[in-house]
Amino acid sequence: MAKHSDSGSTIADVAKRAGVSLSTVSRVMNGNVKVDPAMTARVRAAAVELKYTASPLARSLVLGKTQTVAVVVPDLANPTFHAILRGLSRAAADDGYHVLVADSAEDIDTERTLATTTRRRTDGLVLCAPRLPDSELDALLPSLGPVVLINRQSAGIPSVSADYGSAFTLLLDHLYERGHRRLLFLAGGTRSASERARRDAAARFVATHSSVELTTRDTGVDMESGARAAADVRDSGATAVLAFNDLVATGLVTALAAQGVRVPEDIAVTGFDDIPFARYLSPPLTTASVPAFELGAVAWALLHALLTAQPVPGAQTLYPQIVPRASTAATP
Amino acid sequence: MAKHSDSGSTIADVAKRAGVSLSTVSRVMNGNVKVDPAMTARVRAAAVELKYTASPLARSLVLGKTQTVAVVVPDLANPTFHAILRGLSRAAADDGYHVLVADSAEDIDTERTLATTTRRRTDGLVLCAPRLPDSELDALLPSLGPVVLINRQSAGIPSVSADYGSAFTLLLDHLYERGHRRLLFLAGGTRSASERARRDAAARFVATHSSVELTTRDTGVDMESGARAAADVRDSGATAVLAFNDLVATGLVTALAAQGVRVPEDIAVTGFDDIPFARYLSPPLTTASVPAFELGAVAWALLHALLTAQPVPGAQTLYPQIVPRASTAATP
DNA sequence: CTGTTAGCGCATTCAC
DNA sequence: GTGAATGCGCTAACAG
Repeated sequence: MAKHSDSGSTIADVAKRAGVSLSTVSRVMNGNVKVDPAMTARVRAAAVELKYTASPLARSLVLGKTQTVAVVVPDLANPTFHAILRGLSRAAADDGYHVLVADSAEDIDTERTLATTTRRRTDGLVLCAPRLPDSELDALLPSLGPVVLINRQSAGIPSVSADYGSAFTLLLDHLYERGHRRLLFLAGGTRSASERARRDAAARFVATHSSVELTTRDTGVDMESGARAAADVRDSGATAVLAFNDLVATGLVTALAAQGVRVPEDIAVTGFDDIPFARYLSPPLTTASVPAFELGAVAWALLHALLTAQPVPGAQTLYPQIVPRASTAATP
Repeated sequence: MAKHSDSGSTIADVAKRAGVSLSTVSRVMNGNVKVDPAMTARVRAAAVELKYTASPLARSLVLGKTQTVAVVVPDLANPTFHAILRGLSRAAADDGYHVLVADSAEDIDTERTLATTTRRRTDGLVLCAPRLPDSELDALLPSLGPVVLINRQSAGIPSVSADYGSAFTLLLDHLYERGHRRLLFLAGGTRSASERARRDAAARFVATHSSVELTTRDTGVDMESGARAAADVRDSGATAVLAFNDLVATGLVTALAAQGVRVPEDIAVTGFDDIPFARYLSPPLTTASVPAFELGAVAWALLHALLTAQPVPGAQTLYPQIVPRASTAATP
């Protein structure tokens, strides 16, 4: 195989150029061990002249570390995952780590494969809202080595999650206080833990508020799904609808407007996540502010602790705040 | 150094387990060379029992390929880069490649460093709308090996770009046809090629339309910048404003509404990019539809061709369409 | 077809 | 302090 024309010089070149041994160059470059000042200077000079930089690959092989972590997300198209990725990426970069991203496209098989393969070429793994069933996740994770979970839990695995359940309850309270009794929940229809949390919260709310009638309908997770649900929502008789997330809410609100249904006068709408656009929607969207960027940052902190053998906290929880805006302003 | 408890078994384990030599295992695993069926079966069995998978690191070192490419973007918070990243990531995954992402945070030094370091641990590099000055880019690129550019050009480097200039002209025409003569361009103030393209197009337009008066003002690239510019815009006397992108337009339109300025009745507004939210803004935003996902996909196709020594087309150009919506509906 | 040998580029023992 | 070996895990060229 032809030599890479692009790969710079090797450590041997530098050694020869400086008239020293391989090991000396290695020592100088790593700076761990004491080396004669004169030699050090010569090696440094040679390295600069030859534009030498140690091959990350070779180092990784011998050191057993790649300085890279993998993060698997279910859907790169979702603004919330963007923010998580951004928070993670920035934090990791600050610690000198690189990030390998993989998009499972909401597919369970892909997710499983990606988790395994990306983990093998990195030092650690972050699984973001994995869609794998609990049983399989619990079985898989221990063999994956350093791994942290976002918005999902598994025994013995460090994790950071937003408390979707409590936030959903806050949204429910918010609506209730404004007099809404006929509620409609547009569920995402995903296998995510956050979806379960919302459903459970809804069930608990209904159980404790006898005057409330809440219907749940599987709708989807994106704007199109929200738009498609508009007619259904209009005819549902509900005075308030809780969309799975801001995307769904956006599609819904817009389609509703096109059909002459006014928000919030005719029907109140809440979203979830507080994506950047939520406040720019018309009307501005009442939603639960999920600290996605921070979720990513904390996930990195957890993984970094794991990688450096530092004490690692167990399951971290971040609490979304609800952000009341005009989409729920009126009372029926 | 302690052995990785997580790293599976080695090729030697499998060889011993199957009673064959190292190379035989390697051959079976790679399937290139013919191996006795009986042996093949034994090796396969052993590999399965031991859950053996070849170390990607070791393979990378000897093969000189990592099956990974790096992509450097100026800002992971920008929806357009998301779409590009998504298109790239999906396409690369289809060809069995992994993607390393790095965010330069709009910083030139970071960008330079990232390009170099990430390139060393991957087989190729995609620079997305790099902010480096032309001279430096031209000097740096050749030494980086397989690299492709998105929304930027450099001699001899394969690239794919959206034609921001022609699209901007289309937007200008659109406004002109609707009777607008006093125009305001809210520039981004970045060093990106797409910004230059817009400015040049604006200059050409003014030169060929004597009745048009166009003012340019550096504003920024995000929603906050757009919102901050609202008062200025209102007092500018312009009947139409071209925002740098949809983000700026969104911030602007919303802030304008808060100040009692109606769009498009009092002033028309155009965006750029056609991010998913553009059509959900109130009023829906007239914008130029940049095929970001496709930009990413084409970039991968280019890089893949480069990596597999196939003929590589030079500079590819994608032409944004303009999408007329309500934000420019009225005539002054 | 198969086993043996030699690296890939580097960090790290071990002797000096 | 320094240089000479050893090996990280694997593939490829080498003999048989």
